[in-house]
Amino acid sequence: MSHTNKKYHHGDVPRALMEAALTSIRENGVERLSLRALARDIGISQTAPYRHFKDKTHLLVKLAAEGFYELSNRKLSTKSDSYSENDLIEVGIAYVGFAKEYPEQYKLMFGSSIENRRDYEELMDASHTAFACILEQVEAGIEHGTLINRDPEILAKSCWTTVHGIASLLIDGFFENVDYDFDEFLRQQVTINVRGMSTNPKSLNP
Amino acid sequence: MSHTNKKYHHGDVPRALMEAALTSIRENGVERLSLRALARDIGISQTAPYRHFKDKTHLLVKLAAEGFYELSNRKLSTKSDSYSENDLIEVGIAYVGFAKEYPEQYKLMFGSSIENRRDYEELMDASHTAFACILEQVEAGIEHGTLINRDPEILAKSCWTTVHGIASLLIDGFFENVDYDFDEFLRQQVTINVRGMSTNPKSLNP
DNA sequence: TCTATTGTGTTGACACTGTAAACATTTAAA
DNA sequence: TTTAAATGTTTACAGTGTCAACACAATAGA
Repeated sequence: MSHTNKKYHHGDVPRALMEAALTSIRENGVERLSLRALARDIGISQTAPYRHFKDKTHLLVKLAAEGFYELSNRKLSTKSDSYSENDLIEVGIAYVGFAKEYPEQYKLMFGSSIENRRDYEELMDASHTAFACILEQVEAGIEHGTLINRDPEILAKSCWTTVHGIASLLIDGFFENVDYDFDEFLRQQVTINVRGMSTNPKSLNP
Repeated sequence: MSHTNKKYHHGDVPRALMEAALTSIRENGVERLSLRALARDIGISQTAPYRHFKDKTHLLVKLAAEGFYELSNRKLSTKSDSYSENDLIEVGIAYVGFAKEYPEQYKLMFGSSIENRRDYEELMDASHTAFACILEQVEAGIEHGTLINRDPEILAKSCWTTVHGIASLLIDGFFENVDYDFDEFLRQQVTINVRGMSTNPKSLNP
């Protein structure tokens, strides 16, 4: 053991790569991420990254997995002490909030820059963790009788597709130049979705 | 005018490029599309495409726009003669059907292989046309009093985010290895969404 | 302690990519 | 027919991911 926490020659190349990559992705998008440029930035040779990551995809997988955990934390942080019908709505809003704040990282997590995501176990684990946050909330809703008594998996996926749909279309520019406030729009959308799963939705005649 | 419908030297390079590109995309995805390979395939030099398309993106834009019109046609073809509550659900199912059949083309249309989509007027026109199919159906629903009397734009976007969310997650592999039938799942999801916008949704206690 | 093995780094090369510049030829317009 | 424009080609540049060969440092076993 040396007297510093620096290991090996450079320091901690994997960490340095991950951080540089995340910054680059958040600023310029996955499409523009270059392993060679990354290596240049942190001052190692262009093939050094291959000592730590099998290929570019394996680096992306690690970053995407971290993203899912970050997303999970953000959703969990909306949790209140006791059950409230609004919790599910807040989870949805938090979800889209993440996508809005880090659109390029969100694209990395869900887009197809990673091919065959099922081949990467850690990535699947991470995304399941994120999904579990929604699932929990839905199960609570069913238990309290406010959500219809269907397979929680189905209901949770309804929430997920809703927020993911909003997030994707937002990120890909389909909600630009519209004349309504996005945050209000978002709340309406999520509310419609929850209403669709409610046991006793209010009648809303004009 | 020559006696054949072949113009210029090669024939119709733009058409040939578009067709070859569409095939390539549907088979291997946008990510793997190579202008040079395309040129090789149709027997022209590697820079010939630049006489017809400013750059790779402009070719993608044309293809994406065509995709939106194809999607519109598919949705319109579900139209019945008289109004039915089910029409909206069928539109949604047709929408996802397109995405399921041509996942790679769908990714081209919605993903970020085209940067700054707002800069391409024909692309915006095309996607608005596709959106209009949903909008029409929603407006009919409001008029018949089955859908709540809100801004049709908002309700139509709710439908759109729902089906787009399902399509995206399906395409990106998040619905693989699940133990329910996808088509049934899809119908449930779309039904939940429509219920969320209905004036008088049935109470569904267990 | 000396040595062998592994981990970490480098340089150089290959096969691709998109696309710009310069030039040639075919077609259409004057 | 002469001129201009459209269409084509070759060559070249600057990137990319990644492999192979080689070099050194850190560690483990003797």
